[in-house]
Amino acid sequence: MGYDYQNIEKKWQKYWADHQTYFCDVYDFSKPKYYVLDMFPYPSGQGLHVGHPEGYTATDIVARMKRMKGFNVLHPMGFDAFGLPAEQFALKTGHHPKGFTYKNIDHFREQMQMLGFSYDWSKEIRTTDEDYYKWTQWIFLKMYEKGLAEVRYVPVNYCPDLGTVLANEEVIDGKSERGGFPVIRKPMRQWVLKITAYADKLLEGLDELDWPQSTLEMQRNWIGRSEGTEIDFKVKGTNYIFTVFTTRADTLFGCSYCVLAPEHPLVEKITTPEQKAAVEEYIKRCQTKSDMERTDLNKDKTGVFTGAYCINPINGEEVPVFIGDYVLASYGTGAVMAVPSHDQRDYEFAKKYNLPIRKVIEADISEKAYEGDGKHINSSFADGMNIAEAKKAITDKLIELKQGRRKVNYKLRDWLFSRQRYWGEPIPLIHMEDGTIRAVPEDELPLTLPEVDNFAPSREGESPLAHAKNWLEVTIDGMKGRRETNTMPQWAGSCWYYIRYIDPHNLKALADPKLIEHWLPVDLYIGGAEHAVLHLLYARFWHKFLYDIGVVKCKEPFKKLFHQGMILGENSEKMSKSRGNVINPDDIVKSYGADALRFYEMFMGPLEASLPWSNSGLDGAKRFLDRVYRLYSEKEFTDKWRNENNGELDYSFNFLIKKVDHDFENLQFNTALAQMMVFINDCYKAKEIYVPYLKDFAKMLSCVCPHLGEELYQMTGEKEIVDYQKWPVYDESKLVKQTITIGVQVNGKLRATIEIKVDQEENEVREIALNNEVIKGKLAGLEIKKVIVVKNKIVNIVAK
RNA sequence: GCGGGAUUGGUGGAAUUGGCAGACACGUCAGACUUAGAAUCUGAUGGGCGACCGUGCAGGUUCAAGUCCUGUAUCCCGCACCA
Repeated sequence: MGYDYQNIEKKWQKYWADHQTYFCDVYDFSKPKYYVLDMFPYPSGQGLHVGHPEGYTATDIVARMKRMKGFNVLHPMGFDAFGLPAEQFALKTGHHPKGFTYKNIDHFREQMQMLGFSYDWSKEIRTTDEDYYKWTQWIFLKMYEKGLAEVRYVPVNYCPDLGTVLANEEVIDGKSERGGFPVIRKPMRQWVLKITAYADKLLEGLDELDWPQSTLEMQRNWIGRSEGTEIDFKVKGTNYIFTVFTTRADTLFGCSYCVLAPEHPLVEKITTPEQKAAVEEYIKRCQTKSDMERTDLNKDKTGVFTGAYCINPINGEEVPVFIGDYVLASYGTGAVMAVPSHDQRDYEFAKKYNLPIRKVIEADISEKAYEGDGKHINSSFADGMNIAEAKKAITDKLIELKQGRRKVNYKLRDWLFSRQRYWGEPIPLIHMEDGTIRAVPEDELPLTLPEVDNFAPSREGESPLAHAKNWLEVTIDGMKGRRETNTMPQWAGSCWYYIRYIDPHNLKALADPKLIEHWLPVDLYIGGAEHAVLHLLYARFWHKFLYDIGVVKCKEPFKKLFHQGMILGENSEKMSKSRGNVINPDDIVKSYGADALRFYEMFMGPLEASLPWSNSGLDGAKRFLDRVYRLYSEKEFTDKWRNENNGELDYSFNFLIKKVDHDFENLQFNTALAQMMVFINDCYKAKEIYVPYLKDFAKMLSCVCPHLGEELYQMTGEKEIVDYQKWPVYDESKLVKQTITIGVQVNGKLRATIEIKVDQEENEVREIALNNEVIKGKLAGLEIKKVIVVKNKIVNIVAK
């Protein structure tokens, strides 16, 4: 018979709710603060899956421990509630996405409460609430004021038949994933946020963060800073000039042609009449390719000659100008100088179109381009230099000629911030009749979503908001205007939610500035690695902007970040309905209890690892909790309880505290829990059990299994709840052993173990080892060369 | 191609610092209790009959290597014509 988890869990959940046990008084500055945050979920119709509680339990353990350690802990939860599924539901059923979303939120909240997380629910936020997105709009307007938001015509994947813009993932072979309609790349009017203005700050900020290496690297690569040279090429016989960006200015003497991106504005101006037809045809072909196809590395490099020539500024040589889609319009200047001898891409292109290949570094280029360092040749004043020297010399020369300059480029692109969707934050701007744009005045925020009866985008790729005629048209100071109909992308709300949690009901500001200064940054942030770039980069960007306008006082929002792994199905594959390997947390809670689920998920393995679910592993977790419960309830054991300590559990108990404290702080829950099992096993074997040890064990266990923890604590005779009790501290003196067992090796192989006193003299240890019968036997007939004694660790005898 | 990470029993995983590889669980086997089963408890459990052999593979450093170095294979994740 297992313990009655159903009643115990229900009882304590009710108690916590009735007593607001986890309410955080954010104005209480008397205690040190600790802000521990989960990435809030999108409330999907399916409810929680077993992956959610993994990260949530981890933060809950830390939150509960920190409370016992005397911190004022802010541990909030909310919902990232704008999003596509609700909109698709609306399209399908004609019902408003709001009702669907809030019903899902209620379900999610119930499930989380059923799992016993110590969230302060009075701080709950939903990004779809008007008093929340009022401030999302407010931040957007501040960015607009500072010139960080602007309208641009940018190429997007547009599907005319569906009337909407598609993400790259939604385009397959130039056709829409759904319906198979053709997709074209078309420049469309879109709002962008100039995240590139923050590229350097975003890069530098990474150095001070306690984040996973891989995530830091991903962000660095995403920002993709590279230093190089811009070089101006005049187009022969015209006044046109185009600029290329290169990181290899040293190879300029080897330039045998130039390539412009098909979208480069100069293309139509410099193309000769003879080549016009070929160029136009090529451009048309490129338009029907998606970004994915264009960037497919295995694809042949293609291009077409424009008929024009340009002049290499370093030596006056005339070289042909091509267009080719291996040059990206969106990076650098959208134009490159081609040095086939020392760049593999140019090499392939040159071979294909029979262009000259001239080497400027001494190397073999008969098979492929040489991209390494070496001595420069055929390079006039740069002959004999290495890459670094030639780069400097040639760049300096270009600067002197006023035909070049040093330049830093980034892969990071500005953030396409508008969506043609209904279920998002309206962008609070008005397009006036005279062509100007006006911001919705601050006191009119929030600009709420209008009611519409049609959630479909219009055929011109305009948002469904365009259907709301009354909302759309406004008159300001006698002038007519039309509201912006695009909405913000789903990422918007999650860019600053961690600030709102601090003061979620504030009507006058994002949050009280005093509180912002006290509570930020977030001390610990846990969530999936899938957000390593997007959310975590966007949020850092907004935070840095808010820092610049004085709203926040720290430069980075999330001090320590951790990604929990994924829970796979029992067959080690990703859980999915189609694979039939989905585990539903509701079922588990019903038949094992929330505490067993929490314990099991923490015991499975390292938090960051992706591990397969195991039903028998879950059985093991439940069995352990039953075993603990028996120790606190069955007469067989309670008869052994004592209020005087006979010392037999001293070592086990103090070691447990040390281990649990260290491992909890470092998010190594699996090993902490293993040690709890060792302690309980020791208790089972003990003749007497010292009651204060049982109280402290309940405190530690309550972090992982809060319901059972409360129950056990009460069973030791305590009247108060466990949540704010003092965290146990270990007694170092109890960890010092009198004697220890160490290994004795002969020639590096373990042959025996010996008992010694702690810190026993080296000579004595050596004698004990050499006099050991087994060792004597092993040493028979050998000459001892050397005896290595490592204090309290090992003895190694080298013999021949 | 570039970047990050992984590889340890039948399984999930342990191993602060280079110092007794396999903690803790799961599974399996045996025993106890039971009419029986379930549950529970106790014990055994890397491989090999053994000498010995064992942390993906091949080398190296060291008295000593899962741990450090060099090379290499496989897998996972991210980015990917970034000039």
